[in-house]
Amino acid sequence: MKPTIKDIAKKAGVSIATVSFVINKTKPISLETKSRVLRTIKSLDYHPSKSARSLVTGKTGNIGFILTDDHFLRTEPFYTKIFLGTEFEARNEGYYILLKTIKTDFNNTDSLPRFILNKNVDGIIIAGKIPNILISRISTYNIPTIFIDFVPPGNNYPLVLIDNIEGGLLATNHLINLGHKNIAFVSGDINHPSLSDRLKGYKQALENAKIPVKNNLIMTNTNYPDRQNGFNSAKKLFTNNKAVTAVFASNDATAIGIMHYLKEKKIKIPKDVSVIGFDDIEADLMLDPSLTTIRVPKDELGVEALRLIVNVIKNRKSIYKKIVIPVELIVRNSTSPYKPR
Amino acid sequence: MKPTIKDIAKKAGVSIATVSFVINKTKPISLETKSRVLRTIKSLDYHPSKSARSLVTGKTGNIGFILTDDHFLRTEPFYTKIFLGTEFEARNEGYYILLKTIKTDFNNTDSLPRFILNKNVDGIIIAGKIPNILISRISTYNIPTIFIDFVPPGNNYPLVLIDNIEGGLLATNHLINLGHKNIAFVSGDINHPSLSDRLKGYKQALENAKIPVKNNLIMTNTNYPDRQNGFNSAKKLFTNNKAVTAVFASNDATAIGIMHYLKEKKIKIPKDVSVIGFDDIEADLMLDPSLTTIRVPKDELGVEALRLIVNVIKNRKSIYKKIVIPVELIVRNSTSPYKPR
DNA sequence: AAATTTTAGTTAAACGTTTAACCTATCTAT
DNA sequence: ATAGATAGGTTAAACGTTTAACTAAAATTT
Repeated sequence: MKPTIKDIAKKAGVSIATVSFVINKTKPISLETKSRVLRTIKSLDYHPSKSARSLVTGKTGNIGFILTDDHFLRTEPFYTKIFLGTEFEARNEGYYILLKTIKTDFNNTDSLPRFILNKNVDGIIIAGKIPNILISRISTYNIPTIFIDFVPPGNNYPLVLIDNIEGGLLATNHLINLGHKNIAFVSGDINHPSLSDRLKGYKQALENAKIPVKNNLIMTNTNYPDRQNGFNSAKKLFTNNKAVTAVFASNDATAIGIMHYLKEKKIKIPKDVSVIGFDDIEADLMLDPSLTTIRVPKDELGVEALRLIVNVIKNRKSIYKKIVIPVELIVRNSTSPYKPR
Repeated sequence: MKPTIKDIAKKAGVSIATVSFVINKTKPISLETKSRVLRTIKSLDYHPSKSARSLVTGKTGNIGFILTDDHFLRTEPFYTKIFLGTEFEARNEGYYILLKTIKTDFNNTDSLPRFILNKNVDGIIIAGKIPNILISRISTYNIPTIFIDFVPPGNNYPLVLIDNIEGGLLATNHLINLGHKNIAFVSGDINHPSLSDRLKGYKQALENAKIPVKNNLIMTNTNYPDRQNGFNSAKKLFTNNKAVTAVFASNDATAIGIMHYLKEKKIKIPKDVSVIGFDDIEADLMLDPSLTTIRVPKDELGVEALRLIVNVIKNRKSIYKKIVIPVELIVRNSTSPYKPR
């Protein structure tokens, strides 16, 4: 039989309350008693019953993690790594993570994640862009909620964000410093705040360097920023703009798509065209040349998110807070100094 | 305040036991009372407390899902899709899934997943190959356990498997039917039962067709079967065997690596060499030509696994069972009839 | 020295379910 | 007509914790 707190109490010769105080450190207990209790716990391999504890505290000890399935299933394990960061830190904080993917086109007739309906989570972490309708439906449940890599409309949730503007600056400055002037920006879904912030950084860097921003060098659309999208954008871009010598892709997947196009057209990277990405997905080891990019510490995003939600849960009154995770320029072999084509 | 079973009982004018019987269908209740109770439940938006229920039944309502992080993070969302199948079916069965990745080199000093130590799961699903040491350590906890896509040593667990031998037959027969004779087999980690079964199917198909099995056409190693591995194997294979006109790769990632190599060497696919994969990862839409492969219904594997573990949990006495999921040949554009090179 | 506070504990109620044991009225078989 | 079975309920105990309220002894303050 699984030992209970009673077994510990009896064997250690104290009341069950004392055992509880020792476990939870909720009341001062003499060193002697404490160590005796602790020893007994070890010797019987006792673990408190989560359900009994939940029942009386009203806390579930679970945290829900929501993201869209295309984010979860995309070739580059970007959000997957964020999730693992969260899961890792949850261990330290004693929480369990309940993962739920939702359809990208989630609508009013779809049912909410079970853990929300059944109130089986103390808090919710939402990663990446999700439909507004889902946000508003979740909000009616009054469960502490935070967002990762997405600023929901209204912006009254605690957030864990990537420093996208800074990243856009870093990437663009890198190309500028290499002597490039005709620098294109290629992005998928520009409605995503993260991607539009990267564009902001791009523009700002150009302005700082007194290089005019040309709209025909900015390729954006509203599709998912994957390889295919990058490929298609590159096609358009290079068909009309022969003078481009450097491309800043708003994420690595897009960059890889662009590189595929350039290779197909026998345009040398980085000799003819430099390419820089964003995310550092470390996924495609086959990639030649290796991709210069802006590293986003994905696991760190997840870790910080877990800490933040735990904080919000504890201090119930939703402390408004915004954590911005810094990024880093990683120079590899897809960028090189400007040479006229 | 969240309504409890008492609130329902009071409002419906019955005892709490009756409400419980209605919810769990554990005793016959008159249609009239039943519908009144059900209405009340709806009207108050009542959801039973999971912790209270767990406490009295001794069941947690959770199922643990364990896999290695390289399986979870690999570029092709193979196991990720299996996981989603499990998560989907869990909803229907009223379970929650607790996901835990472990290091591929998990050893004796690493601690077990928390949900095992705390006995916070009723059952465990293990997906893909995991270290033997982990299996034996888990087994001491006597928690119902099943495996997906992996046959653990001893083989006394219920299993959900892919029909790999049949798949190997299908793939190889497809190439044979196209007229190929010099058919290579390329695989990564041949210690993995799934991959070695695919090899078995390959050999059997050749034998059935009276084509001699040549060992120099069988490229296996013990590394992770990813693109890089496929690329390297292809290099070796084609450097020494100019006559090969068809390759059966033991998974799609390997096939993609092989295709990369062939492209680099300007060997036309499928004109010069046909390539067939295994898994149908549908990941790389950029792939040209599209890959002929053996489709593995990943979500179905996950769904069946969830059903199986629920079954094992209910009939405690570990019914030995083995579910083999059929596979399917998907003909696309990377294979074509044999022509002499 | 007396009064007060602090420390280290105990007791018992409460959390929200399930379920064994019990009850009563009605139906079925003899 | 009577016994037995069945349908449709109720009552109350139990599950394993946390925590408010209490107590007694020791330490500190006045």
